Amino acid sequence: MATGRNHRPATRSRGIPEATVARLPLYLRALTALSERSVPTVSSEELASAAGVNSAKLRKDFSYLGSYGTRGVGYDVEYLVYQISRELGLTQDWPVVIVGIGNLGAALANYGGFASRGFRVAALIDADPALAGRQVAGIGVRHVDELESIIETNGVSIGVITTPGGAAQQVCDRLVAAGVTSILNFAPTVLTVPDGVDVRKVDLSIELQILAFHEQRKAAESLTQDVPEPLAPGAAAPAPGRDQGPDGDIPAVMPA
Amino acid sequence: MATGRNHRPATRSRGIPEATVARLPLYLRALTALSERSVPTVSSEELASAAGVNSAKLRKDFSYLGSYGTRGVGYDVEYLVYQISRELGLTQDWPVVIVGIGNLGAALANYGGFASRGFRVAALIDADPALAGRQVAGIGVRHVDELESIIETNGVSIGVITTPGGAAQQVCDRLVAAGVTSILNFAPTVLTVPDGVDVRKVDLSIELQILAFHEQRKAAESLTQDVPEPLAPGAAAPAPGRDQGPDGDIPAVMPA
DNA sequence: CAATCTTTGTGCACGCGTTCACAAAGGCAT
DNA sequence: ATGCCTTTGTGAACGCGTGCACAAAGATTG
Repeated sequence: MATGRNHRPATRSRGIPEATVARLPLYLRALTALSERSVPTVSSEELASAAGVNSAKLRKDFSYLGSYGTRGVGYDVEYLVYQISRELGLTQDWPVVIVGIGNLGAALANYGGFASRGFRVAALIDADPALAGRQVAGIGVRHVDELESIIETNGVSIGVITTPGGAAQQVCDRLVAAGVTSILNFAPTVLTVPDGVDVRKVDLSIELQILAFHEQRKAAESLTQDVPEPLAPGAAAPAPGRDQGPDGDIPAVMPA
Repeated sequence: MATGRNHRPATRSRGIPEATVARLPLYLRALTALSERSVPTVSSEELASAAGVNSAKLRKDFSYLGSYGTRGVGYDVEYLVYQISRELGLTQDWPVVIVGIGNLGAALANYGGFASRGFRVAALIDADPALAGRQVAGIGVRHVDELESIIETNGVSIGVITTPGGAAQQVCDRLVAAGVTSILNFAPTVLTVPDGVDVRKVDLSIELQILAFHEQRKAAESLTQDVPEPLAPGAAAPAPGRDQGPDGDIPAVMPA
C-alpha cells in the first residue's frame, strides 16, 4: 500500500484477467439471487460463499473492476449487479444463431437461460431442408443457405454450433466469413479460426472422461489405502497385480 | 472445477497435472481419427496441430505418462491410444445416470458421444411421474424415488444433473449419499459436495456471458483504434468521448 | 561403423492465478 | 472527536502451467 497513489478509478481497461472474467457470471448469478430477496448489501465473505469461491479471490476480482465496496460494510448488491452486467456487456442485446437443430440444438433453443441475460435467439439454422420452416421453441428453422443473410440482417456476432462434428468446421468458416466473431462450439471438433475470433468449446465427452480419470484414481487410491494387502483375495480381479497399480509401466500391448 | 480441497500434498508418484488430464481426451480424439485412417505413427508436431495445441506442450503432457515415443520417429498411434485410454480409465465400463429428463437431459440421452467411450447410460431419472416408464433414446425413464436403488444396483459412480437449478442441490445430495462420487452438473447452480466428490459444471449461460465480454471488448477496441494499448504514465489520456464504452467510469446508478 | 538427420524429452525461465496477511478506510458508539 | 470494530483492497509470496531451446536418443544412409 504505502499510499502515494491517489484515488484512481482503477484504470484497468485491459486489466481484467481471464480467470476473473470467467467468474463474473458466477458472481452475477449469486448477486441476482440476493437482489430478488431484496438484500441490500453483502460482504465478500457471504457472496464468496454463495458463489463457491474464496473471499480473497472475490475481493481481488472486484478490485479489477474498481473500488465498488464500502469498508466495514460490504458491497451494494444492486450497484454491483449493474457494474458486472455492464462489464460483461449484458446491458445490450446479443442476437445469436444456433446452427444444427438436432437434439442438442433444439434443447438449447428451448433453454430458458439463454434469453434471461440479453441473449436472443435470432434464428435456428439447419442443413436439413425438411426442418426448414418448422417451429422449434417457437422459432422458425431456416435453411443453412440463408446463413449469411440472416447474420447480416440481424447483426449477429455470436454463433452456437451444435452440428455433428463433421460439419462444424465448415459451418464455422461460413459464420466467420459472414461476420461472426464469437463461437460457442458443442461439436466434438477442434475449430480453426482466424485471429480476432473467440471460440469456446463445450464438450460433454471430454468432461466425462476427465471425471472418469479422477474416478479411477479414487478407486485405485482406496484400494491401496483401505486394504493393506494390494491383492484382494478372491473377488472379481481378472488381472490381479497387473496395471491396477498407479505405476503401471508395464507395456501390456506394445505393438511391433 | 469445483473440487473442494486439494487434499493431495505431494502427489508424487502419479502426479499428472490437471491441465494435462484435461487435454488427454483431446489427444485421444485426434489419435482415434488417425487410427481409423490406419496411420501408424505420428509426430508431436502433427498431433499437436490436429489437437490444436502447442507441440512442446503435447510432448510435456505425454512425458507425464511415460516415454511412449520414439525419437526420430514419433509416437505409435495404436499404442498411444491404448495408453491414454488406460490412463483416463476408459478401458472399463462407466455406468452413468442422467437425472432430469427435460430437453437437455433427453438430448444428452440421445447423444452418441456418450456411449462411444465406455460411458453407458444406466438409467434416466426424473421427478415427474408422468415421464416414468416412457422411453427416451431407447431407455426407460425411472422415477426419482428409485434413485438410490438404481445407483446401488448398477454400481453407478458418475451422475449427470440436468434438472432445473432449484432441484440440483437436492438431487446432488441424494446422488452423493447413494455413492456417486463424480458429478457433471448442467444446472445453473453452485453445488456443495463433501470432500472426495468431484464436480464439473457445464454452464451455457456462463459461456455466452464470457463471449459477450470479449465481444464487447472487441467492439470497443475497434472504435478507439487510435489508442493502442498502454495507458499514459503521467498525463491521463483525454477521456475518449465514449458514452457506452466499457470504461464508463461514470457511476450511473450509484445508490445512496 | 560412423556420420547425419529427425524428433523426443526436459531443464529453465517467465507469467498468470491464487492465497495469505495486514494496513487503510469507513461506520458507530461513547 | 476519539477509539473500537468490521470489512475492503492489495502487496507479496508461492505454485502451476506454458513455451523456448537444446541435448539425448534413435533411425537411416553411406
